[in-house]
Amino acid sequence: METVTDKKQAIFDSMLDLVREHGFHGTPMSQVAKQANVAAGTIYHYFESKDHLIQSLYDYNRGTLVNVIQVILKQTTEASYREQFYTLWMGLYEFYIQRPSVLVFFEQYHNSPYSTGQNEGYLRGTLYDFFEEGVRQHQFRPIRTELLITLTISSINAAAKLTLFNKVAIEQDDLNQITDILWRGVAASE
Amino acid sequence: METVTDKKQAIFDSMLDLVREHGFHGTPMSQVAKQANVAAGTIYHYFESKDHLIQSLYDYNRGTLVNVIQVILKQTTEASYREQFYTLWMGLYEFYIQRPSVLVFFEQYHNSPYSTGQNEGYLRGTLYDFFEEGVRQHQFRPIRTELLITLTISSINAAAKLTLFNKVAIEQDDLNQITDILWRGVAASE
Amino acid sequence: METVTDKKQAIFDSMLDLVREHGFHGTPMSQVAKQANVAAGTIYHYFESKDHLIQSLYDYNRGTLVNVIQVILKQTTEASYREQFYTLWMGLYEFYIQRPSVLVFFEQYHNSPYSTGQNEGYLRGTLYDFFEEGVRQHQFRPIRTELLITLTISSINAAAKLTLFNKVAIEQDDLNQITDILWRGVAASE
Amino acid sequence: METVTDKKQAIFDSMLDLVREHGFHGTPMSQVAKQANVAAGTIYHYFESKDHLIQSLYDYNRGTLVNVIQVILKQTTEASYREQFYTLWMGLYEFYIQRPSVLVFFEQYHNSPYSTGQNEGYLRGTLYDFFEEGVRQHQFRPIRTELLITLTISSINAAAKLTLFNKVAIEQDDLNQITDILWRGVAASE
DNA sequence: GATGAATGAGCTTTCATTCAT
DNA sequence: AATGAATGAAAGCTCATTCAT
Repeated sequence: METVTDKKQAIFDSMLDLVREHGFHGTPMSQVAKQANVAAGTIYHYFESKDHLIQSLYDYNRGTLVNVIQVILKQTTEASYREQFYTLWMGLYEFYIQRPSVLVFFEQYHNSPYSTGQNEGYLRGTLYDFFEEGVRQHQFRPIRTELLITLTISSINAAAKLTLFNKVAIEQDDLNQITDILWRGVAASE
Repeated sequence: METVTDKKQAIFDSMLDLVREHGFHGTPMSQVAKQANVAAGTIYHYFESKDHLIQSLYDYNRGTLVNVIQVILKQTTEASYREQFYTLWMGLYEFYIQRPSVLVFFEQYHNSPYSTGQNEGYLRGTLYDFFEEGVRQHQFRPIRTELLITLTISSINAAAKLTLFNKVAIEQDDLNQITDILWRGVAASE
Repeated sequence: METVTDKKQAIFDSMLDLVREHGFHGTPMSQVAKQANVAAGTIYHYFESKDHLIQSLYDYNRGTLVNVIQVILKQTTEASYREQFYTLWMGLYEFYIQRPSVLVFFEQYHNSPYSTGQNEGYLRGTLYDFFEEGVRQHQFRPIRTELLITLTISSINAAAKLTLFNKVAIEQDDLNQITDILWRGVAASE
Repeated sequence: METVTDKKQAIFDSMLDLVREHGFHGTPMSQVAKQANVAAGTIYHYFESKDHLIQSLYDYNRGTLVNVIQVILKQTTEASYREQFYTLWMGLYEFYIQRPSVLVFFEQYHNSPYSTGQNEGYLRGTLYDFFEEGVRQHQFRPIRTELLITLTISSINAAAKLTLFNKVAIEQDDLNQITDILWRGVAASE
């Protein structure tokens, strides 16, 4: 079982890495195999097809991300909404900064025919309660929950991409500015 | 020359349409040719390769979008910054709503190895002056121009995708809420 | 159109020849292409898939065979039933002797999962009237038409295989013996 | 040894069953193993290769069939040649009707490159004496023994296939008609 | 003996691109 | 300029076979 997990992980890692550089279709299974140090056929013991591998890899990483969110929300139950929002935003941002391949993979997946029209909705389930409750408690202005989620997620992704892939150097101050902008925009005025 | 332009346009239209449904790599040149009512070989009179076709199509549509921005900015020179910002946001949003294929194409392009690390920066040149001038005039809070641009663009794209591809029904009220959030976030408090 | 027909024919010939020697699954498309002097991809301009190629090849040769039968029946309308039966049997036998590859191909096809349970029935339509009319005219004993057809066809195939593939040398006398056996068996006694 | 025999038999059964439905090449060893409830590697303890397995399976079933023939011939030594011929024909027909998988397997084997040009000859040794003796005793007309065997075997196979795989309903009467036809054809006239 | 994960050669098929017409 | 048949490299995938356990 150790071995199985190891191979599967190696295949995941290889795929993620290669997709980052060459995209889904620029990444042949033969290369995935080579970089994972397994035979081409071996991949098909663990995944039905290339599509299934991509889908599995997506599910796996989305799971990790969802987990990060839940941990953050649990750890900050006592904090103010301002604090929770800020920690959440920065936590997700950090998640991507640590895992540029995952960010690229997600973006590519969400904008490909693989993704069945869910897009940013992939985190909706996890974030819905947080924002809805915040609105009910008059911490956030009365804005549709979907919009709050979408704006939050898209700003995180955009900031992470800016940091990772553009020549623009992003400092902690810049991140604070962004969260500040969002908070001013969504917070209920006292 | 008329004919040339017509064929080129037909190829553009065909490619754009097919990419929307099947993605770059799910769209063979033979299909592009068929839907454009030209022979496969004809495409290669107008474009060096598939990659060049994609690049040309991208440049073409980015040009259109840049043009839209410039027109809006010119038409609203007299208006308040609040008004200009709102009109700009809504204009770009409308641009995508009218052209879902372009939105899909852009997103796919920006998140593929075709795009050489520019991402949302593709509109930077056009929007830079507007935001920078706004900051100088104390209409916007002193925020880095890059961040203002990124937040604006990413919110527009996210809203358009939400409208077009998710089951969520977006009303004018929702759009107003979004621009309102952003404006509150970035506007200099009086 | 000449060219098209030529290529298609070359592919047919190549496939037929190779199947004779190596069977359906011992015949890779790459070899079919090589022996037909075309590129591998070219085959797929003419046939959707290997399966479709095999099906087309079958239909084509069955058509030829059906044609042979119809010509024989037409040419012998004036002859006695004994004569017709003899000429038919010998004509089909000759057909296979001249085309061993077709015989092998047919037998392989009929006994493979390609064939949808029709087997010898592939000539039923063409021979039905002949035998049925013969029974009605009391030339044949009152035997079910299906049985007459099946016995006739299977004896022809068996004789042809014996001639072509076994060490046994088959002379014209032997063939006369076989048709004689069958005729005695099925002819109405006077 | 019990166990070995059991596994070998399970592999035989599995192969026979799967070949019936999917043919030699549509039957991967992994499936044979699964349906036989053994590991893939286990098959290779009992058989050198897939080809050897097929060959063994063929030999095994041919042995069974030869045995059936010998039993019938022994049990009918006292009966008339008419009776013996009829019992033999019907016995073999029944053999296949009870074992459709064996019929399919035989037909596929005989018409594949596995079979080294023996075809219907696989029963020649067993039937040769019966027919030769019959000719010498003037029970059969003076026909080459090979032809008698071939006609007999091919008619049995054709009838069995007609019964098993075509929509035609075959009754005992039809079988009697077939044997009657053959007997009339081959029997020495009194 | 038995297992089944792992292998990798070899298959079918696709598709960007070319070029004779 | 325009065609589209032809190309062939390269892709995804299968499966007979092996071998460490």
